[in-house]
Amino acid sequence: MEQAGRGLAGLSKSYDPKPIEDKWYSKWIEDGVFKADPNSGKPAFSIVIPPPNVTGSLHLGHALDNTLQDILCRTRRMQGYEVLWMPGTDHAGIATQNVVERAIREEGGDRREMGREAFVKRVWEWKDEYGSRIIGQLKKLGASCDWDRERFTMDEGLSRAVRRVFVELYKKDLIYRGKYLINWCPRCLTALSDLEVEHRELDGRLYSVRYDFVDGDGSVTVMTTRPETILGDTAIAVHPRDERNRHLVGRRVAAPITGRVIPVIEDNMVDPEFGTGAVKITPAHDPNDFLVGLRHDLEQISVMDDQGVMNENAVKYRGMDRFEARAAITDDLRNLGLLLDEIPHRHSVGHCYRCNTIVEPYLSEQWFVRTRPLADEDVAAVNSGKIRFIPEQWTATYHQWMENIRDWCISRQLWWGHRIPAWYCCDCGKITVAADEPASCESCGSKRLYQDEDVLDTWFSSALWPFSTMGWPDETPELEKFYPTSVLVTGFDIIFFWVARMIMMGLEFMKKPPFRDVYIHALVRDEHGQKMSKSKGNVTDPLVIIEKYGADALRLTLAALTLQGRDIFLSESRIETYRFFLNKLWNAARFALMSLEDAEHDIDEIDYGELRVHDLWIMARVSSTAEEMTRLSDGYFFGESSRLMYDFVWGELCDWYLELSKPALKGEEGDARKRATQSVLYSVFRDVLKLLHPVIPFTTEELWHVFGYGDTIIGRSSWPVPRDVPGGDAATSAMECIQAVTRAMRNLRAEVKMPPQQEAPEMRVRIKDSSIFDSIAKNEGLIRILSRVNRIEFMRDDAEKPEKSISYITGSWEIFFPVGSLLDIDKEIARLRAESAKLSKEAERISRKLSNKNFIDKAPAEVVEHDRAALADAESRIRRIEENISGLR
RNA sequence: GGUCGAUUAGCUCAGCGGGAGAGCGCUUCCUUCACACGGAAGAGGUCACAGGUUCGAAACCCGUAUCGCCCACCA
Repeated sequence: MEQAGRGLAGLSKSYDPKPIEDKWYSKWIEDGVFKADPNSGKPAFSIVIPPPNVTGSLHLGHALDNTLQDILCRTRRMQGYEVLWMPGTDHAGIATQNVVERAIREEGGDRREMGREAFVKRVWEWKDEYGSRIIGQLKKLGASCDWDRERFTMDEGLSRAVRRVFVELYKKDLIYRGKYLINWCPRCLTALSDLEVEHRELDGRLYSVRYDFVDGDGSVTVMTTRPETILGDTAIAVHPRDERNRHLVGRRVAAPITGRVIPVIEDNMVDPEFGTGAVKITPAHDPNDFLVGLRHDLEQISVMDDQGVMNENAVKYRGMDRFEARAAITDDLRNLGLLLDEIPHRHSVGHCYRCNTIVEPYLSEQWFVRTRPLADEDVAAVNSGKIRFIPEQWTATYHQWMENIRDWCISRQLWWGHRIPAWYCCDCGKITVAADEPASCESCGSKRLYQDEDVLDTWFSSALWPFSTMGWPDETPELEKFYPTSVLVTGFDIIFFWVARMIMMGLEFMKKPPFRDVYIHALVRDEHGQKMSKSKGNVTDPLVIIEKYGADALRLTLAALTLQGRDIFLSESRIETYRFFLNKLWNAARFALMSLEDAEHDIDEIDYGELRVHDLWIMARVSSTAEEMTRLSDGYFFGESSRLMYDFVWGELCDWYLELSKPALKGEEGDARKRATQSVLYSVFRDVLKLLHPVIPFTTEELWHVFGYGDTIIGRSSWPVPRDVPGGDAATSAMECIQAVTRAMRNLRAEVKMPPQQEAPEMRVRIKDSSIFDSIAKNEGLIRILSRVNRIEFMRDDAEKPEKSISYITGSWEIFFPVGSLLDIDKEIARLRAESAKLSKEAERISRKLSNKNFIDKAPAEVVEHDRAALADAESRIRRIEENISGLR
């Protein structure tokens, strides 16, 4: 596999990722490059992977997330850090239970018939299959995780951490159990936290219903969007300071349908401006009403069962689905003359984030985390700068949520997950909470105990991920070395679900925040900006892209499109753009390798005495590019750094340097020049490959070995540091001149439609500015190569300008392209006139500016100077163009 | 109802105080010995609208409009 020395080594004419990627990934694993040593003396850099769900396969969001993490890890390794990238997967309780249930149903089975034990066994089988599929996909992408450390949120170690945390929080009274109104999914048959409910606007109806006073004297009208909950009404409420309605307080009405006699009460929750100012109170089916019910000690009457079907409290509607019941009750109210009005009404309705069923506020016994005390610490950590969000704007989003946080319902009525470590006593009924199954009830000593049937919210275990994966609650070398982690890379969609809760748990149990930086990236959308989803059918499988374009092309595309705070619209044409870049790089390397094949000398020795302006220029440019890359990398500027390399390689290295180096490499300038140029080329490519390696590890690894830069892999080489290039600055200025002159010459050639391969016989350059005469004239050879001109004549300012030429004119120099009788004089005059007119407009604008006293007084001196120079340049150009025009006539 | 973001070339987006940039697409020319997945040269924009600050605004501030995201106990 190792290439001995340099050579084309069968480098294909176009870039083909297929033979490269698997080969190098295996080699990296074999060499143990990704292994993290907690006993290392190097500074630590650590990241925990946001564990993908074991529900299915990776999507482009994962590809982005992991590409960015990989770029950071690979860069830091080259910069001398001991890097731990902790990999693993999440059991994803409700999501995984749902997909496995569906699979079982498709086979004609049923979870309940199977029983809990058999079902859980089946989910583990699923986890083994899909978990390893996901890991395989991450490897295809090139992720440099320390795979020996792979963890799963339900493996033994992490389960132990979960139980420990539960017990400790319970002992601190930060976990409690109680009967509350929670969000219930009637399809998944489980409680959900507030976050797991997605609110969506729906078109509903707002019904006005009449409630008659039991004393027969009048009525009160209330509005509702959910007439079926009338069956659970236990009060009518008005605002205490509502003049219109306060006389009603204390009277009693008969609820429609049920005839239940209920009081009119007063409560601040009521908005006196809405409708009639009176509201029906259903404590068992509405979160607000629930709180009102607690304040007024109202009866809580559930009218539905756990599947959203009307129960025994629903009298004649019993057995109807909740929406069926709504229609039936509306009809009945209408027939009874109690339905006074009915208007269309758009309102927001909660849906289950996993199955999209409309959730039901439902009264049940659940476990909760008391979040307020934990949240206060979190906010303090972010405010004090211990945790930094990047981009910063997410700090505000985070705060807003933390400040309004409510208790977190953590119990789920599922089978797949961490069973709640709480046991109930058959004798005294008390609860024993313990990390391991208790032998007896801690209250009465009874041995007759049974464990809580419920499992924990999946996010409870992922909240512990940064330290549970490192061996907590044991004190391990990993925790010592790598906690807190350096940065968390994730999408904004799980800031609340995951990031906030990790901060809570990290601060509570480790006394340190779990990460220093939180880099929040955008969402990957399709080319039209649509969110990718299975139902829209616009999901792109990263593996399909990798198969077609290669992992490096996908990685580079994602990185280049990652600009802070913007969603990524991904399309194949964009991937092609970066795939073309890889081909360009590949061919540039091919060219370099061809040119190095006969290099016999010590190629690492650069003979500075033999270097020309373009050699010094490219070396200086590599150095400043390396410096810039370090800065961009430190600041998480993924898009900017990828584009910087793209522009440097294509726009400078390939477009200019490789072209300029050709004569020397062909030996046209002598052996010493050839050797020096070979050395420069060799040195430049080494740094370019290193700088690109974090983004395109496979391609750079392959080329690294073909170039023969060392026996070890590129990931073990060191990150380029800026180098002082003697004469580099002067060379850079000279090159700017050369580039400008060259562009002008090409322009003139195109003007007369001279084919690019046809060598122009002669160009004349009249240089007005004597300070640049040398840097241009001295480099005649370079300009000739780039412009494909046989002969260039340089003239001082006082020289006669040539006849019958078309011209390109700047303030400092003029280029004449003699075309003799071929010249269409009228056309050339028209062109120059247009040019002159454009310049006049420009000159007029600047001169207006310069005649503004305020501008001269207040603008910085260099700006004024810049404009003066610009005006002088424009005026000089106009003058020369006019001279030219009169000369042509 | 509240927050945040967006509005710049046909498309996707950079630029965030000193007279507008990239990629793709488009036009013209070119298979030259690294690359046609390429090269060279072009065309194309009152920087959403209306005010303000400033010597100077695409950029900063205040509105307006449109789009998008998130949050919310909208009966």
